[in-house]
Amino acid sequence: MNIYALFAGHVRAALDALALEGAVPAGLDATRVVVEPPREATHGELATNAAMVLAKPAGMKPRDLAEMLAGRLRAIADVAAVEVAGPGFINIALKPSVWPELVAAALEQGAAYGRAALGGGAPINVEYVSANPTGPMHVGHCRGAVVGDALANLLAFGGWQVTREYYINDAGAQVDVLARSAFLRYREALGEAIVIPEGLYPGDYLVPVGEALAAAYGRGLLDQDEAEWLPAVRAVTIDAMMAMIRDDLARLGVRHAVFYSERTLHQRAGGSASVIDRLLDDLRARDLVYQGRLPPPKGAPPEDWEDREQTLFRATAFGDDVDRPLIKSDGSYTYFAADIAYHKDKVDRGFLQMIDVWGADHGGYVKRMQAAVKAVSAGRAGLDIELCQLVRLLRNGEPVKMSKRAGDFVTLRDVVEEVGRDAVRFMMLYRKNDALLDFDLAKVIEQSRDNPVFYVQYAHARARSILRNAAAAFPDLPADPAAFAPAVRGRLDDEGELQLARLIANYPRLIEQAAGAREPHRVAFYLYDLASGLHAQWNRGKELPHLRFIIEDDRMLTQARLGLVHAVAQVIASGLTILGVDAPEEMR
RNA sequence: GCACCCGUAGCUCAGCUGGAUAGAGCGUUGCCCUCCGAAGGCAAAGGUCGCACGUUCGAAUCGUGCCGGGUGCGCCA
Repeated sequence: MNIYALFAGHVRAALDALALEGAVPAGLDATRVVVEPPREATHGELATNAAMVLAKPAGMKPRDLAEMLAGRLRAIADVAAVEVAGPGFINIALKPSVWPELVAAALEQGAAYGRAALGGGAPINVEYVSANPTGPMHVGHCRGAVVGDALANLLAFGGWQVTREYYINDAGAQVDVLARSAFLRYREALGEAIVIPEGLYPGDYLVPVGEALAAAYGRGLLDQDEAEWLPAVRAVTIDAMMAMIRDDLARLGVRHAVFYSERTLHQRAGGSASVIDRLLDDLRARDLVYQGRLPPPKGAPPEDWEDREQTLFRATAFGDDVDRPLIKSDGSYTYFAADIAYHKDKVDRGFLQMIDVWGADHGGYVKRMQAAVKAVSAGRAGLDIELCQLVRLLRNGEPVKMSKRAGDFVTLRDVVEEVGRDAVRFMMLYRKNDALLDFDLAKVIEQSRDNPVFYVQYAHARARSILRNAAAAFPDLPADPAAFAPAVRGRLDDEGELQLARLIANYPRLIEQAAGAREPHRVAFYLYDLASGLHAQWNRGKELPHLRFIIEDDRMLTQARLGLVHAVAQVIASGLTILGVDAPEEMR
């Protein structure tokens, strides 16, 4: 139960009752009415804007309407006081028992606490990473991977039925280049001295692929034409690259349920039409594809611009700026054509909600993809696109230099090995994804307050430590956190404790907001606040011994406070699980 | 030229989908360890929320126009 949603219900009920009496017009639109925690603690614990939002449609003065509503709200059992303030805010102070009650409820719900029904069980498809299968993952990929993975976790916790998906770009010219590069390594494995020409992939991660090819085919491929060996070599190489990428992802704790191959969209088995062929027929039948000319881009027209007629998708009919080409000059399909077919397939599989996580350099692609989704779903499906800005890799404030020379980049694996999975994941999520991010390899392993990863994990470890110490002082304490609920209901009254209790009570609301906005970073910031609350309360106990969590001669009070500690640990663990970060029992 | 993103304290960033006196961390200054983990905490100082109009009871938040930074702009993926 979410206290804010509960009181939004109370406000609506009060409105209905007033309408029944004829004191206010019936049928007021309450959609803009919110109940939220006020910024200022002195304004009570809940505040609603109902009177200000509804004053005009009701034809009343805001403060008059507020007074009438306040009268109704005062009658609610949990309410201690209601006052009207400012332009018409209704501030509600709750009885002190309310927050401990919510903490007790959290303990009884255990790990399910915070789980929301916002998604209503609807299927949603989250596509992320989708790095080209031409080599190992590098650092540039890792933000999208972490954001996508955490977002999928968050949506699942928020009540969606999530499918995590990776789109393998295994159809373009670059995978042929990859295959040729692997073929060279194959010849190398057979004892030839090779030189890797400009334009092929020089990375030595292809050496084992060459060896595997040599083991599988012997010298059999050497006297074949490229047209003969290429498909097989390509398939083997892509499989090897994907295995490597999956391993990289596993090290980051990033998971996918579906790996979808672009190549399958192009295949024409036995001369029949491919998925993309059929898509274009369909779009042509609806007059969404036509032959036309595009104007050259203003400002910086390409040198080799030639005005020619091409096959265009009518993207402008769905909100894009220009129509977009579907067929290249060599007659093959553009990447966009395949991508439309791919997203149509998602719609056909029942996903009316889709999220793609992309790098910011693909920003120019957003409108056309959303236009395409509208076109192929007759407007029924929606596609959200989360763009992840660049990550700047630093070490002690100095940029880590990454040579552009092919084959010489910082791999994802290197970074995870250097600073650990938790640090990478948390830091990637400790920013809005559309803001630039500095990632300092030295800072993130620092064990101090200005490293938020450490700070949050430390709070969890500290909470667990308190519980271990308590078990030493009171050996017969129950192990089950839920068993602390009755004590919590009775004995929490210190302001610092209530502050922690409010934060815990806020967790379900935070989840709904973060999931609704598709913003996993809010979870990270919330956890930082919660950690801060625990550290603060712990320190208060140093100055004022009666505020310590463990009071040796007062078993009931200790149990109440340990219940709070349990709840803090539980919520931190829950939030960290969404972020994909460990909640350690102790720091080392 | 066009599209998208960003502009909040000296620095790095939050700001709860339009609420009341704009918040953290770092840095600066001053405090707190015979005490459940000082790997922490408390406090002070620091702001024309890029600029200007507009929308309304109310704008950092929404709209328009500028200014500054980034990303991209037929056939690459």
